[in-house]
Amino acid sequence: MVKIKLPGGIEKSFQKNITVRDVSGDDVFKNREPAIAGKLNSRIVDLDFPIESDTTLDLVMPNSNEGMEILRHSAAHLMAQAVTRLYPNAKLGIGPSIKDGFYYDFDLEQTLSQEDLEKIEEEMLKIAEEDLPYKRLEEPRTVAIERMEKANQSYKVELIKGLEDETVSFYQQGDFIDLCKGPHVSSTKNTGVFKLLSLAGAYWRGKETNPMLQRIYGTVFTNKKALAKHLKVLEEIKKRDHRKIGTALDLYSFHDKGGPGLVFWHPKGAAIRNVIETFWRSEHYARGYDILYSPHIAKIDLWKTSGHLDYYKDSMFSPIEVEGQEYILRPMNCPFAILMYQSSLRSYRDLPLRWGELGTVYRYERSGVLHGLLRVRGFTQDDAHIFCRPDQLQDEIEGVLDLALFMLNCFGFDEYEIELAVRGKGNEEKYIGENENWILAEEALTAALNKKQLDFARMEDEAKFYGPAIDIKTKDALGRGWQGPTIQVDFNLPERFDINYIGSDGIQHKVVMLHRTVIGAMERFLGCLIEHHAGNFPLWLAPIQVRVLPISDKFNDYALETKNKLSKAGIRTEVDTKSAKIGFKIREGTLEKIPYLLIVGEKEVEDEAVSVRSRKSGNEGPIPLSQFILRVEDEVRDKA
RNA sequence: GCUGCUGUGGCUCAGGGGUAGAGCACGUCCUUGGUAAGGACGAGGUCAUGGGUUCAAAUCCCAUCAGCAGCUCCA
Repeated sequence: MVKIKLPGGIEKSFQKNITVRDVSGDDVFKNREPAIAGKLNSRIVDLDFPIESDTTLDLVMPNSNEGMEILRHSAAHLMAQAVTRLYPNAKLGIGPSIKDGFYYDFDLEQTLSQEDLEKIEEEMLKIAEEDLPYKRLEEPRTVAIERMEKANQSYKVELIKGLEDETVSFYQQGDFIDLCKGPHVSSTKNTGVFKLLSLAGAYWRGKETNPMLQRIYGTVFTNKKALAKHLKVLEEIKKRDHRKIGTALDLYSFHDKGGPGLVFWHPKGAAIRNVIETFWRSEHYARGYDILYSPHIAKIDLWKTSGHLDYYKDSMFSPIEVEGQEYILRPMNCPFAILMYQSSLRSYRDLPLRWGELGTVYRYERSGVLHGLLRVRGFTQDDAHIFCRPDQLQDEIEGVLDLALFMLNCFGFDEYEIELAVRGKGNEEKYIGENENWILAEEALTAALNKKQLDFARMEDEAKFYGPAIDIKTKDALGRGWQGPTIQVDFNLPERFDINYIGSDGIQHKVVMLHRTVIGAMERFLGCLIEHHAGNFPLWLAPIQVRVLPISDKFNDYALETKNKLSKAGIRTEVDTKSAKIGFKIREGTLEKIPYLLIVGEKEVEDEAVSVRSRKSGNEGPIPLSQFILRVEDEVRDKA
């Protein structure tokens, strides 16, 4: 007999080697739906797992995180089985469960196409109907290697050889067997509702030098409704794609004749950017920053001193030769701020210096990584460098955190996660700078976060080689994470450039340098904003805030008058004098996602009014123009 | 950079060895219409670029460039 502790503190005795499945039939679980697996002393096992000794048991339910992971992994096996049936020569790579789905990598002679996915999916359905049990078997390493060699599964052989355990486990369903830790669902029939989504190349074990396998991505859920919901989210993501919306709203463009990854900002995109930049500047001035401008290129020696040429060369544009001198297009702004710092002697009384710059930088990104506005080759960072004394570090970090969170909030991001990237224990030599400095910096970063009562995750060994950092990851309307503000302490550049201040003791001390960005890069941030708001920019950012639509051209004059009054109040306004019906003008304005459409006709002229149609709530009826102006001004001020 | 797919008027896309099509947008005219598409006519393309095959290439082949999906990368 074995004693098993069940949920609710109930302990019961069962026959030895009773399976999890059998225990799950016990009265204790009678109100639960069928489990997908069991959890013995927090180790997840198959339903068929025989219980040999006293233990604690809970069930893993299909819709739990753990349950979904099992389901996804089982679906990956199911797919691999289907592929193996259709392409008997397929060599298997790996097939894990991932967020929202699974994939499996195959080495195939023929290249798969989208149509092949449908065939594979059909085969999967067939196998599911065959109701084949997933059976676990264990065998010694050597036998396992032999088995896989015989099956000509060279990748699996490689995997097993990399394992340290003397026994390895396989899972078999019908004619298909695969190396696997498990656990799995009990049968192919229980592999949920799945859909194969996409194809892609993927290097074996993620190494560029390894052969490229064909990866199939799929997703699976316990029921049709959940799958449909997920597919809808994917569709929504596609609809929100900033590349699509950016073109539709005429915000920016790329050009073959311009060059890949180089953004051309159209008037409307530029208008948004301009609002952001103006806001950025005033907010920085208000918080004791000064603002700099510096050139986009500089002599190569500067980049030698900064170390960029050594550490960052692969991401830089090739040098430009002028009058026998090599110049580098800047990939970062920091050396320029340092040159300016060095332009005079600095006293401890001068510090901190908070120097911000909307600095345009150029980076050579490999062609395959470019992606709309999110990954480009020329972009403008909302950069700032803070030069301070060690005793000022914590205050400065708090100030940046304040600013960063304030700005995120203004742009409609209220969810975020904070990470503190620090040195890893045991490999301190990877990092530059004095040990005591690292400790000081880490303490300052931690203290600032604590003082602001911000939750954060400590990320060991995630620091840059030159200093620890705080990274803030924002979440957008669809729950997707974006790289947000970062605050980095830098021990490297002050050393390399030997930048100092004169202390109260009359001797030189090394200055402490902080790099920070709040919104990152204008390009990426705008891409993110587009997707976050699905192109419905909040009023204060909208490139056109109001469009006046005369009912017929008899009212064009009144419409123009209205526009002038709005413009005078600083509201970005247009008039639509096209000779079209009002319905048509409204449709156009709506598609352009303009926050306010003002319809003006006979009634409005008489009453000095405008008929308001807002993006949020549609037709709101007429109000006096003066009142409307107040309303818009309020809303802009509130950044609503 | 790697693998695969794609490249046709400003946009979205159809077609496909015998010298180009639709819708939207654009222009002109008619229409002056009250909350998501009024009508007529018209202009606009060396079918990404360069080679090749062919009597004939936008169509087939190769290369290049660019885009897309991933992989890798992002000190």
